[in-house]
Amino acid sequence: MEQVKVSLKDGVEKVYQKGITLLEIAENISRKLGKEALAAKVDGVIKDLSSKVDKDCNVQFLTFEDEEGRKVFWHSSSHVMAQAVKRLFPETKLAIGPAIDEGFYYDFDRDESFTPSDLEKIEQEMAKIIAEDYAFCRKNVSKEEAIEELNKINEPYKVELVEALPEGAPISFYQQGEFKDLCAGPHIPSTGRIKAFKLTSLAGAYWRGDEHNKMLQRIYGISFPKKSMLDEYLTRIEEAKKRDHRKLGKELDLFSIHEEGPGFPFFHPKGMIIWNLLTDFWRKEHSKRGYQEIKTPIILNEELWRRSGHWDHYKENMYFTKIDDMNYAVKPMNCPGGILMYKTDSRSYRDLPIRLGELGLVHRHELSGVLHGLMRVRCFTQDDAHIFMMPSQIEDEIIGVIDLVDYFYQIFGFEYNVELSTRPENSMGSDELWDQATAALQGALDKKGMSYKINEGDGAFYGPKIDFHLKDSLGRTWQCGTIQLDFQMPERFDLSYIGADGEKHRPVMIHRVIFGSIERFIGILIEHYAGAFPVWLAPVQARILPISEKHMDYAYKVKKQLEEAGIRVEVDERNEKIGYKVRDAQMKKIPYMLVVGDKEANENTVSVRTREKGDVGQKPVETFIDEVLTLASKFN
RNA sequence: GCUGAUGUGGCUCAGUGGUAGAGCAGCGCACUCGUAAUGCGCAGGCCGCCGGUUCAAAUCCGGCCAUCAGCUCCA
Repeated sequence: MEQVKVSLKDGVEKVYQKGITLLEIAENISRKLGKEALAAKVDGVIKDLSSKVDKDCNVQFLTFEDEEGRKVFWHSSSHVMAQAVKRLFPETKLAIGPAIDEGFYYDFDRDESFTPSDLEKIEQEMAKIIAEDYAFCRKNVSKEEAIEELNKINEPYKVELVEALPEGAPISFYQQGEFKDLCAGPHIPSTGRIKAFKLTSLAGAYWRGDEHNKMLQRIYGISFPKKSMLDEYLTRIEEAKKRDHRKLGKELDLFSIHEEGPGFPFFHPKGMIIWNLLTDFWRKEHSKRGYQEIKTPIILNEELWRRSGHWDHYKENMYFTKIDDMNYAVKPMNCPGGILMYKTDSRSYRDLPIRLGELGLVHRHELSGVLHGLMRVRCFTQDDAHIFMMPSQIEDEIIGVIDLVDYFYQIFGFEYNVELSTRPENSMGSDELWDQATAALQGALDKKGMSYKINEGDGAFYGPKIDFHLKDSLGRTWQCGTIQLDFQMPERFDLSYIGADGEKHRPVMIHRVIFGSIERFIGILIEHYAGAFPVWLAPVQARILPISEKHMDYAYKVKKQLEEAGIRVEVDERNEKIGYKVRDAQMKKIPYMLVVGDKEANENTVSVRTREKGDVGQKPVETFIDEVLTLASKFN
């Protein structure tokens, strides 16, 4: 009998008989691996465990611990769901059913819509299929066979998918029990491996993600090889929901959004404290770096927006109005205003770069379905700046902005992803200038040694951009900072500067934001800190808790002392027990609770309880003030 | 925008054709209290909006508005 050499991880080599299956190898290595292995990577290609080994190779077994293993597991789970749906609703047509980052979905086409009680039935049927423990069996077919088979079982979406495949591409079917589906695989050995699962939501999704196509019904689910893992997952989701900025914004009285103005947030006094701290910090840091601040109007003549290209490329997102029969637009961006400002004087090469910052309020018409708390709104304040410079200054300026973004984000403890977005379809200018601009951004990123993802076709209509993305509590990412390099606007507005040669030259512009939108940034901050803001940002830094009504006078005396030192403080004057007041302050996530009673009043002290550590003991008022000021002054 | 779900006091939610309910928050009174909820009482609601069915609608039907989830991840 012929033998094959199999190298495993850690360089271990084993010899087996040719034709042995991967599952047999896993079982041979250990019983545990035999039970936990879901698929295996053979010379870098992921395969079913039922595949046979007929030549020397490298094998790496994949379990639920591996991302690729989880994907296989979830993909198989989606097949189980499809099988259940076909059993219960045989008229349903199947579209696609992939694994996603967390779980899986399957898109179905059925005239009637699925209801939540249908989901329960599907779950029950899935449980049966799992208990029946069917093996996933692969069968390779030719393109013609595949189309014939799919026509026979009447799956038009699958036929469309196969027809789009290139000639000679490998095509396979997988079958478990009576259910057969077109699928590249691989799959887990059998349905019984799925020990816990839950169908999580129901949503519409266009066939092939194109809104011109039919809308299908998508069912999302998640599954695990252990029941305890599902429970952990569900508690994690619950915890994440508690951090939701929309919930915390209400509870902590930071902002509100009303039916009277969908997508137009109201900032409450406590929310404005955070806002102003952020913008104070922003102003200080920008002025240190040679930025000047300007302010441009919200409404400007429509003609300006035609000239800037917004009319042609951004009209759908703009609001328009009329003044004395003349057409005006509400600004969706600050750049044209900044450009008009640039043109108010003749500029010399000695003046460049000119860095004009603006906390500009912009309005954009977003589709109603995409509005989301402070994260996606219809009016927001950009911490914008436009840098006008000579071509030779491009790289230094871009690097300066990258450094500034990094400096800001590390202060809040954010990790971020960087993306480079290239020329979109509906854009203006020559390919040559676009290539030049894209290369400049890329060059700066490479010089900084930053890793980034390329986002084809996602640039602004006037230039490519570097985007900085931050994560929300549920792991969704939001674009915050961006740096856009623009050769188009200077051209359109005929911007110039006088060079050393005495001739007119064309400057280049950078559009950039650091926070992105103050609204979105505050939303991200709320979720990042779960509402427990660091002392310097906390809207209320300390709350004084008098033991009883007798201690009210002393409480107000301490309040005055703290206020004079610049500490944001309030007194809980309700006639309640101390435990009640502590609990309330704790839930409002106030960093310091100052308990004051007879002892403190006599000794001119406060008993300090911190949000994180609890009771930390009694100390003189002055000592407490010094400690807080030291902490809070770190950033301003 | 599209698909689905949801909309009842400041907040969280119960109420499925017959006079709108609870808990928390608020206000009042009593207690004067030492580190995560003291007790009693009071007040608070065009049941998202408009229309229809009905003797009667928070409840059933239609339209609209808003909110939530998804709509990129390609068998």
